[in-house]
Amino acid sequence: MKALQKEKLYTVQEVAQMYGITKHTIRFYTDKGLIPPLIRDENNNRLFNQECLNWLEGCICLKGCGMSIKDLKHYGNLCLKGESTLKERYEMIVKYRDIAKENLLKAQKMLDYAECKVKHYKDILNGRTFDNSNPANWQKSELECRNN
Amino acid sequence: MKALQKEKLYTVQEVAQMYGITKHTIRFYTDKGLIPPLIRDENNNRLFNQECLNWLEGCICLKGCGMSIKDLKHYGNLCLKGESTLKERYEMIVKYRDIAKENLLKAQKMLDYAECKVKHYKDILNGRTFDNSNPANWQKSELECRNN
DNA sequence: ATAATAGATTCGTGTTACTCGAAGTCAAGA
DNA sequence: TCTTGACTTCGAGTAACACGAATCTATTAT
Repeated sequence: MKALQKEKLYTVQEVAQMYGITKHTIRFYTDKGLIPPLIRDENNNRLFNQECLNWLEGCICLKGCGMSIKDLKHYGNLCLKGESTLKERYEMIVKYRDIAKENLLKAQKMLDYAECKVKHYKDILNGRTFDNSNPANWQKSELECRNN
Repeated sequence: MKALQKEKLYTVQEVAQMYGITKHTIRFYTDKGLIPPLIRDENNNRLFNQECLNWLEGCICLKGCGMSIKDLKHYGNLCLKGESTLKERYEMIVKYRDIAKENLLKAQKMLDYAECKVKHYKDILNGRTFDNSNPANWQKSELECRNN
């Protein structure tokens, strides 16, 4: 049976490496109550089983969509409450889906901007010259491609 | 001549509306020295001409790539110093272009995650049922699509 | 002419989400 | 036994704003 199989437990350090976040952040999240099924060993050390990792992964993703710690906590509480909170959870997720959509568009614009600048600097460094004695041109050479 | 044309000057309020940021943020940026050509009127009010708007727009974009206020300030100083700093500026921009690239990938992943969850909730709300008396299933129903 | 309103200013505190470091505890290896 | 290393708690620091009170000024209404 499942209960008889000892499932692997992960330390804070291991979890930090697995998800590319710091130990401090993990401590911070657990202290905020974002990982309800968190386990403590006899020396009070934090231990994560697969369920804990699932919660953490959910938190990381929703946070990546722009959700605050406070809302993550609220969402977690709703999950624990079960079926009766389905609608509210759905509405939260839809909201952050929309935010994630905007974030994606913005990220694309920012990348476009940065690539435009890189190209511009390459042009300059490859010999295309400006009248650098005129400060107006420094600014111009910095920003002329910003509207692309 | 250009010097004789009175160029339009914008107040903090106008600039805030134009760029969708708060007046507080604009004050914060100007106080940090991110807009070197900032103009003050006889009552000490902040006024932006086109050059100021260019600087601000540059700041907003680079910040969107992940650049900190400190680095924005440094980059601005390099711009003011002129040609001799081209290489360093280029390297900064390349660095943040790479970060912007990662940000875009991450934003896409987060959106995928959120859309998966939305779909999942729709399934549930449309009648697909789980054994909700078992808490393990609440968690499962929350997270089962996270790896897509 | 005075008064109220609207918008600007400075300055100082509050908030979020970490981030760091000190000080202490504990198990395991030389 | 002693040291190393990884864990703990707790408290303070940081970045990038966000907010509000107090004040000043220009314009409009009475």
